[in-house]
Amino acid sequence: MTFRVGTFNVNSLRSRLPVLERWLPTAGVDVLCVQETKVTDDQFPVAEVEAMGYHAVFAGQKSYNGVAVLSRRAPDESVSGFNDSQEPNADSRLLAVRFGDLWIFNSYVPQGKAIDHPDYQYKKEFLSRLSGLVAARLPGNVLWVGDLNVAPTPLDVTNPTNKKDHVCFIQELRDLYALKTSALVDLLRRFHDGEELYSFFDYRVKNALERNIGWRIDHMLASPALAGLCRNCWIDKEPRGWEKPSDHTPMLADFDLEL
Amino acid sequence: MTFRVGTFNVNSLRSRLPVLERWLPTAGVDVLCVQETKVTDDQFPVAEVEAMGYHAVFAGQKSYNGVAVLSRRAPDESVSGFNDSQEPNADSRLLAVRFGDLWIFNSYVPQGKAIDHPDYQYKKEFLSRLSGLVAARLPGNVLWVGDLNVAPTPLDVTNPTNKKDHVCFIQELRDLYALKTSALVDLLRRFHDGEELYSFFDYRVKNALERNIGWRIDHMLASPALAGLCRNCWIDKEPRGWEKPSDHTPMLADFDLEL
DNA sequence: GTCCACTGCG
DNA sequence: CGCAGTGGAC
Repeated sequence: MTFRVGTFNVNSLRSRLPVLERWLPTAGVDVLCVQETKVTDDQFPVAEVEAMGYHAVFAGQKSYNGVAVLSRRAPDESVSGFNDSQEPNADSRLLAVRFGDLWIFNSYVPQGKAIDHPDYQYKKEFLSRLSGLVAARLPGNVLWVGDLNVAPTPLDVTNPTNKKDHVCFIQELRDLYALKTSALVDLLRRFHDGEELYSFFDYRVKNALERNIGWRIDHMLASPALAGLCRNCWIDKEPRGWEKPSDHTPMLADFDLEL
Repeated sequence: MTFRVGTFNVNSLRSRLPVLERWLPTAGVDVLCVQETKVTDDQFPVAEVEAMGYHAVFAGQKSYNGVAVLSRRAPDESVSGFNDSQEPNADSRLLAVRFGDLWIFNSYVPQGKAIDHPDYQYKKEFLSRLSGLVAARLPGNVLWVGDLNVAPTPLDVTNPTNKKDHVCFIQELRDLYALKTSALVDLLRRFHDGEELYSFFDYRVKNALERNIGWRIDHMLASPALAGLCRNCWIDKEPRGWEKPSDHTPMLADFDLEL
């Protein structure tokens, strides 16, 4: 038995229900971490998710952000936000769930807007603070997934030379990201070294999917022992080509785990 | 062989494509007169209409109004607007098409807003001017259809006593309508005398369809000889109950005609 | 290009 | 309630 985990920035859960209803029942996913649900908790489509056979844990807000974890069985424990008495608590950008002895951190890291914008400073603080939370669970089994809004290397974005000042690629951010994730394994790269694989294709780039013009900013990062149990990790580009797609597409990983 | 004509105020053709794609292929319609397409001619969904097996003639504008005629075969002739050198030409409210010796006038009569609003005067002028155009084709076969924005009698609206000052029911307008349509036969009433049948159900009235709270403001009016060839006329309430419906629902008529 | 929110309309 | 437009975000 393998345990399959996925991450998918849906860019509005309610707008993406048709895509999810087409994809999820065939994807064989045990736990799906969803970002940018853009829905308040009282409006979360619980019935629709249950109709697909999934339990939902969610932490949302109006218009922006919002995270959820859809899972075949309910998590044993879940924590929304940083929950460390510091402000802001980032409730709608972070949701940690536990299945047995595995902690999964589902995160939507701020994009940052521009390198001279306050949001970029917040992005760096968010990454540091979140990495601390993850590190606190080591050496246990930890999986940190989500839209991290960082392309870690030049291989992770099309035309990197144009992107030197981009808030998802600037050297300072990549250095910070490398430092803060150094204890973890980038699962996609464990199985697909050197390949131009992307999880985000801008709506505004004509035929971005077919031309493979995109960004690898969604990630699945595992603690070393857990990474050793990982049997495969891949990006499923299919849903990006369907009607009314998200601009992101799902990433998945299989683990030799009984939970 | 019968020749089936329909009229349907779609309240945005692009928004209503899913409804139309569900309804039209099973409706057996030869000619469908559509109102409130709300689409400019360059944005008209020609391919989608052709995929349903219909030819399209259209006269639209941005945001408001817009008429189209969808037909299994292209009309022999079509005229957009009043085309009588008077202003305004009402391009996007009127489209006349000819099939053989039958002229069909597809019209979207102004609603009028309020009895003290200039639009109400325009509505009366529009009705008069249009009836002149129709009369000019008599004694030939003429069919005047569309959203005429007139409930001709108290039977044609729910709670008529509350509607005495309504721009679609005020006595002055009903008198004008009766006068201007006196040479024509109201096909629905030819087959359904005395019945509370409506073609428009306000979105804002909760469960309007189930409670049958509505207006009969869409009409099919035929010249006497043509009315004699009419075998049936009915309102199809089904599409009003589907997902994302128009606030109007189609009306249909069958004729013993070979065109 | 596709989301969101908001306003104006019937 | 569900169209349309506008302006902001990414």
